[in-house]
Amino acid sequence: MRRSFDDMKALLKQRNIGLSHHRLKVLEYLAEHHCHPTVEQIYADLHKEIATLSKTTVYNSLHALAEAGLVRILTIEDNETRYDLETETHGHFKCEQCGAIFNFTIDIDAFATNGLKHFDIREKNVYFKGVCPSCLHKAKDNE
Amino acid sequence: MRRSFDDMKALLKQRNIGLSHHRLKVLEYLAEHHCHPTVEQIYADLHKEIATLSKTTVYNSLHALAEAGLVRILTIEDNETRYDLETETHGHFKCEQCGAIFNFTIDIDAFATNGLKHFDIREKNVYFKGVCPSCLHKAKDNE
DNA sequence: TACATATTTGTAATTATTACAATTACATTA
DNA sequence: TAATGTAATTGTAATAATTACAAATATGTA
Repeated sequence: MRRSFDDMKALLKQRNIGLSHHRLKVLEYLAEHHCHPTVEQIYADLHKEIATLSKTTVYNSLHALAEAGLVRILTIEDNETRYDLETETHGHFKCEQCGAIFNFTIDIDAFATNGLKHFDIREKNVYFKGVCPSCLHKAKDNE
Repeated sequence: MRRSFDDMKALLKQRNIGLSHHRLKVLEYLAEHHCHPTVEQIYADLHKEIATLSKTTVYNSLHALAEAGLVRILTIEDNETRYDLETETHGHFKCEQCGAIFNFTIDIDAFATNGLKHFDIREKNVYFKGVCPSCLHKAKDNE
């Protein structure tokens, strides 16, 4: 369910979420940066363009967008909540060395969920941790 | 890989982790409380028994135990890291209403992980969110 | 353009976590 | 058992992320 930027705007309108300037900027930022940024990163980058942007607004915007179902809140590690556009379900892999986060495709609905028969499941998350190929190479070079 | 308390002590010794009183108490607490407690909960409960226990010690102990591979650090939501004994892989379900966390069995190794061929995967996590049966019932009663 | 409403700002408060130095307990060896 | 070196614990203070809130501003609509 990858959406165009215009589709997303229409969706926001439909859900009665205002299309304020800053809100759209945050959304646009996420659309252009698929690196799962933290609030800090989003704020730092957008602040260069929009001098009056406050961090609170970044939080507000992200929460509003998450509420509208356009943005997913990623909690992989403490002290660094990350944000991502809502797309088809995929897993996240975090490299313990360089901290980068990678997507990988995964059919989460495929696996059996014994013991959750009477639960209303609204969100599914999968995240792995380990070392990415790039860091593995570096380690090998240092031997 | 459910372990007895004695097994765990042996394991700690083997890995050169000291068996201090407080460390064991924290471990024992986790063994007896499978509710995925937060640091706050562990501290509050153990403090009743051990008046001199400090919160820092709880953090230290949990980190040492996690290092030793006996405890798993659960990050489902911000601002509430939770801890669990390391057992066979299972998923976690968090109820958005009452906040309770449930385990469910899942064969994480079963699903294909396309796109992670050259990655060194060291940890796999699955967590779902939604509403638990008990809260679903309550909602129905209020209709 | 004017109005009602929603958004943004900025500051202050809250909370979880970590850093660190001083104290205390532990295990080992004489 | 006492002495010794190492590791654990404590307590306080610092850091950092997030939230609350009231005042100022921007937004969309009539």
